[in-house]
Amino acid sequence: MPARNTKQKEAIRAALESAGRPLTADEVLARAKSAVSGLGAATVYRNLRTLLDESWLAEVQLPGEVTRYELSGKGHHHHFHCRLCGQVFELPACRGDFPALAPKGFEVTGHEVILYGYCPGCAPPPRRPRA
Amino acid sequence: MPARNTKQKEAIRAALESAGRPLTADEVLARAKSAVSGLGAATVYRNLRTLLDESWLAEVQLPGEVTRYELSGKGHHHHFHCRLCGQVFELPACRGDFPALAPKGFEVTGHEVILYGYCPGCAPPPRRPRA
DNA sequence: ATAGGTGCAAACAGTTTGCATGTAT
DNA sequence: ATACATGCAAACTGTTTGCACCTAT
Repeated sequence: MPARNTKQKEAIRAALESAGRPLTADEVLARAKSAVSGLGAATVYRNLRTLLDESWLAEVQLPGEVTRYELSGKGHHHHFHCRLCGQVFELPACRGDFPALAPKGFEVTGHEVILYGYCPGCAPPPRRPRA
Repeated sequence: MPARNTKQKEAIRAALESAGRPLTADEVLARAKSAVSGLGAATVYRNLRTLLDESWLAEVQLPGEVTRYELSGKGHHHHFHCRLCGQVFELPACRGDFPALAPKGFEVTGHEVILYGYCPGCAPPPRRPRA
């Protein structure tokens, strides 16, 4: 009868639940460490893997970025990556006819969209020095 | 007076020019190695960096994938990633009102779109066993 | 001749895994 | 009691860097 309830796993779940946005493994480690001081990175990675397998988590992979993790069950959506603070946010909806973007001969089965810019906490961005 | 003309750099350029699609550093190494047998990975990475700095190349970063490199100067476009052979292809156009996808308070300055599916060489994909 | 380039190996970051110990059940 | 989980350290992948040697200019 697998799947035990350890304080480590509990802390990792809590970190992700309270974040409100996708977290990296390092961010999970940092947040969960304050609840379980001796927590090791391997334990975080193992639990993230387990939570993915349980479909409790979903991976958020952005170009050139380390993998982030968010709570699953949110339905089809995409992400916004703040160019200033680096945080990643969920976008609410997904519209658009993406299969139409592919040339003849390509069969489109899925798509990914990432928006870049400045999040509410960072906008407006620094202007170039006014003349 | 920097920037010499070595056979290594020449082979790396040729590999990318003849590929017709974005290549990984490993793919560049493999292709360029047939022209310059002793070629080392570090040399490939250093030249890729240089060619990026010269804007002769552009990075192609897809979620969860190693960086690929394509010739620059192609204008704004996106990519198609084949789920079967793993190759990456350029898509011709980019249409759509992406800024409209962001909630209030977010300032959108750019976007990325990746289509997934089966390329002409791989489509149609394997069907699930017919009943 | 000499600055810049190359190749090897060591160093890195992020992630995974082996193993002895710890602990929830 | 015992199977699963943890923590450390070693291994791994992709990439970068230090350094002695090589080569295009």
